[in-house]
Amino acid sequence: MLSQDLVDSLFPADLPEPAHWEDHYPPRRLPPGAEVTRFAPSPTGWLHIGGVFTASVDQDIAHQSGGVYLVRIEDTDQARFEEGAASQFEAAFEYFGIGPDEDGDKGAYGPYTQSERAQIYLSYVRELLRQGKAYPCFETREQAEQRAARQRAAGALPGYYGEWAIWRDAPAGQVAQRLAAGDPYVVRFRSPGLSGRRVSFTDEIRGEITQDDNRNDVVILKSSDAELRLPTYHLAHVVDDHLMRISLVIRGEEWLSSVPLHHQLFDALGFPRIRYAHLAPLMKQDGGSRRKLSKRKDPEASVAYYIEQGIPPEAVQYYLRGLANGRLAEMPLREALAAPIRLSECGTAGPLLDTVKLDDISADFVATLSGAQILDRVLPWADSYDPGLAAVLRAERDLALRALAIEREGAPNPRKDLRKWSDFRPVYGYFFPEIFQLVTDPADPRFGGLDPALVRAVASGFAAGYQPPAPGTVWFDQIRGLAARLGFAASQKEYKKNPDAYPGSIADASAVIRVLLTGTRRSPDLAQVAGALGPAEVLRRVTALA
RNA sequence: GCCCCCAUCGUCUAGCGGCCUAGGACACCGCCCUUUCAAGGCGGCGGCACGGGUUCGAAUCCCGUUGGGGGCACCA
Repeated sequence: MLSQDLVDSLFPADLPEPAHWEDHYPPRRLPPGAEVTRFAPSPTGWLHIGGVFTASVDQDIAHQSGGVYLVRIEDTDQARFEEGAASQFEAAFEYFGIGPDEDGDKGAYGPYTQSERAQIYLSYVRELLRQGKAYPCFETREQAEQRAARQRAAGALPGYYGEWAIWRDAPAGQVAQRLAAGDPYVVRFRSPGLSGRRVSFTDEIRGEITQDDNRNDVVILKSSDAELRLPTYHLAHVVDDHLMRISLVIRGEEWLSSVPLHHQLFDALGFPRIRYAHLAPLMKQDGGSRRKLSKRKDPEASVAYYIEQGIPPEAVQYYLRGLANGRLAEMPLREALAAPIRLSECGTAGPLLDTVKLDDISADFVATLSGAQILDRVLPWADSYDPGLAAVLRAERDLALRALAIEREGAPNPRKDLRKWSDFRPVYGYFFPEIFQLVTDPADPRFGGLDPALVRAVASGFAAGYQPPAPGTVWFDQIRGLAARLGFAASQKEYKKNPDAYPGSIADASAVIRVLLTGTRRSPDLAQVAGALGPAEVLRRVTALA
């Protein structure tokens, strides 16, 4: 064991003792049963959608129990840090309504960024060193790789343990000598784990779990040759979650096998153990098998996908909550957003993220909004992602509302033609003269191969006697009459019975007007479209044929 | 290699020993409505991974097999 003097000489003389931090971060005064949860993302670019999932569960569990939900930024890996990640986190939290109760700006348990807590970890590392529960290790990265290679070759368990842990019980003199020489070192935890021993704990989602005890002397403090000495995840997790007085750690399943190690660390530091809930990861179908959704490979893994396309956060939240608790997927959206998530009901398998299902949910949600509400959401989205559209919508607000009202306001089955705000331009763009492209070629393929002369006849005939929609009249009758005069079949059925007798059916005739007015063969009720456009614009479009 | 977790239609799931001839939602297909879409209505396709037990009775409990996922970093 190293002498206290030697250990202390490795740290700043004014480094506080653990007791200082204990006093500084007192136990929280919360009602019984209140859970304190945290979401702890790493700042490596946009948030992962799985992070929204986890954060939502964290927030829900904390709030439904009258507790606190906080966000802690885990930036102990300086190499993976990405500039701007913090503001991207904030944008994502705001978008999805998962802003923390405590974070960098508010809360008595900060700082909430690990790189700013370096001193705290050091206090505890020094303490472990003093007690001989940790030790300096001079194994270089190259040596570690060689060790791993030899372990593979020998079929041994990878890791730093037993005969492989050459610095675990190195003579104090040898350690002192290397230290004096200024050789870089890491600090490893002296694991008390015994070979063959099994340990159990209760996971709040999965129940009783039994596994091999940890025997690996993991690194807890990174190399002394870095400017800022930071801990690894394992030590930071244990120190932070204890000092922040977290009661329930909700994290990804990938941590499940680290629990024995974490428990050893809690014990070694004299902290009470914390309860855990390990969430199944969101998956992605990849060929024949499935894998974790990856920000690298899958665009839908990043929250940027949802924000940039303008997928309503309510829809995403509803979908994610349904994935967490099937019970919530059976409820109507608004009810499900207010209902509690129960950890005991969380699935353990790892669901596939289904963007088609999400689209369906989203279309259903948008269909519950009024035209004005939709416009109020499309506008801010367009300000960021389609400024041209935003300008048009601001200039033509009334037109936009008229367009959105079609088959929506007061309709028993509102149109479900918008899944996300980026759908607005392709679906509603033609209403706006600034966006609409006149159709001028009578042989345009959109007319469906109809004889150009007939196309012209439909257009001119329609324009000649055009009557705007008016109460008490059936607007479509003017197309019906015109089509009959030009020899079109009065119905699809009639046309199908005798296709050679007609140039087409009423559907083909109306398609001419539809294409001229909207540029597409798919649009809502033509009379209402014409009403929204106004007679002048209708005539401008219908008479545009060259 | 070792350890852990998981397993119901293509997908998300309900089911926690008899209410199961396995229910719902999405997707897909068909029909209806219809001037085209978007919807909506009606119907269809489609599943308990496999093998052993336990039990009067198993999707449900136990064991094994297979398959999938995760971990064994100075990444989190």
